[in-house]
Amino acid sequence: MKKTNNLTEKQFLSQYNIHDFEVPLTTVDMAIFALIDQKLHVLLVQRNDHPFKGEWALPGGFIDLKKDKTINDTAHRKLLEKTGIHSPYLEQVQTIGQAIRDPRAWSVTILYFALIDYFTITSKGIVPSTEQAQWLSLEQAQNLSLAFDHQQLLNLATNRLRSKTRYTALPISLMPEYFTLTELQNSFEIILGHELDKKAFRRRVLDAGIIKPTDMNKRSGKRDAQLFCINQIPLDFEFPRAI
Amino acid sequence: MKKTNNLTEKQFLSQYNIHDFEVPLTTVDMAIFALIDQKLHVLLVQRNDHPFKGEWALPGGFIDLKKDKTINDTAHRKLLEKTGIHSPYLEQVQTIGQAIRDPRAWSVTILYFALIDYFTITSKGIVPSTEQAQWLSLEQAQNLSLAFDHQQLLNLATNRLRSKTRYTALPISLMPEYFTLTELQNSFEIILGHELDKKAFRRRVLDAGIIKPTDMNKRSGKRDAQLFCINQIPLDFEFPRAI
DNA sequence: AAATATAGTGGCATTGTGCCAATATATAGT
DNA sequence: ACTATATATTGGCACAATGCCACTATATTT
Repeated sequence: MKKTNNLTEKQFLSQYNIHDFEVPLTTVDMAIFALIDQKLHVLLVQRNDHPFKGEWALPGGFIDLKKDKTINDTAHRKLLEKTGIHSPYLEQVQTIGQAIRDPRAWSVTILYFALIDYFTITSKGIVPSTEQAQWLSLEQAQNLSLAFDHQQLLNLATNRLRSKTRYTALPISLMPEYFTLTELQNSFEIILGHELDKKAFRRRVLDAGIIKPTDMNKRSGKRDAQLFCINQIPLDFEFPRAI
Repeated sequence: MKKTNNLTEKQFLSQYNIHDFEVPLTTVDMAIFALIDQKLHVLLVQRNDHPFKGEWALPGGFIDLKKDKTINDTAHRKLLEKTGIHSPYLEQVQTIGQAIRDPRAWSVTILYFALIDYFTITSKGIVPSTEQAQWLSLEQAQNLSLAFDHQQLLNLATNRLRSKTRYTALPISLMPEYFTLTELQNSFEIILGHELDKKAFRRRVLDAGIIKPTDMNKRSGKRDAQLFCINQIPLDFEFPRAI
């Protein structure tokens, strides 16, 4: 290692080489959720390369130091590649760094989760890129043996989603443009894993003013239901109490 | 870049060189908080080396790939070096990664915050390591020009602390072993920046069962106050409502 | 027209917090 | 010893958001 004392900052930077130090691998991984057939699904890919070649994994990869200005750019880029979605709900969950999580080297991964409406991407006819991408139900995914520590990452993302569903309006990001209150309640119930009271749920979301009624109805079998749409939700919106 | 197809995983790993790819610098930074003289303080260091030599910064540094098994180890190691504390409250806040945040290279930092009781470390006579470390009031720190984007990091950590103080028992980690309810309430008030109702506060913390009374009193001027101590707080404890 | 399934509402109980005043107990001064 | 005072601690009701459950409304099906 070189002596770094008594240099100007300019001199220091000109002779600085990041390969003088051992650095960890740094990646971004994503848990992309959608609701399909009344079940929570997550997008997984089959790895094209070693390590864990052929095994299922969360989509992700290295930061592209040329293309990406920030790690959020990396996450958005990955999501765009896999789903064609530009502006999903995207949130950083946690960063995991361990000596042994990747057989190649000491490795750090920044975990994100995203929520999207499945039908906006099916209507676009998304082409999976090089890797084979597939939607699996959360149940299926949790019974697979995933690459690296992705099983743990998936659990972290799922827990964050469940936890925030109790005091935020997160599941709205899984809904199409127009939806009924019953459909919205269903989404909450699927994520939480238990039923909610209809009256209490409606009061909660309507009083909060996060959705607004439209003059359209949805006819589906029995009585028509009013359609609602999103009505400006501040990013940091929280209900005063959890359910 | 080498061809990686048609290799066994063993072959792949034997020829894998992480320097084949450009990777970002990865660091861990810490906002270490304590209460001193009825004010929230944060521990800052004066940088010994370029870049930003001589400027104030959050303590932190590179992951030591030899010593550290996980990034939590890195955070604990940094904290131990600066304060001598082994088991503080420690929480990962967020990871910031940007092309331009460090003049040396594309850089990622994993931000943690820690809460400690100031008097347990003063009683140990901690020796700051190589760098000059100093406790500054949050107000002082926020009026300084900090190295890198550490001003932003400090704000992120402070916001997390304030936010979680509204619905968790976090400030208990800033208290000594025994404390009065008034002292505990003071800590909450200092962090939140406004006063709380005495009755409501006591009901809240006592009903939650997170602290327990002792048979000791504290005499300080006027009427004695009962001393309390921590009573097993689950890591994920949350009050049912925020204040 | 009646049965049925789903949409939507009424109304009270429960819980946790806000608010403010009353009571209790130590010290300090006379 | 007695009183003033400051701080600790408690009482009690109002208020807001949710839980609970039964009731009404409206479409389709028979």
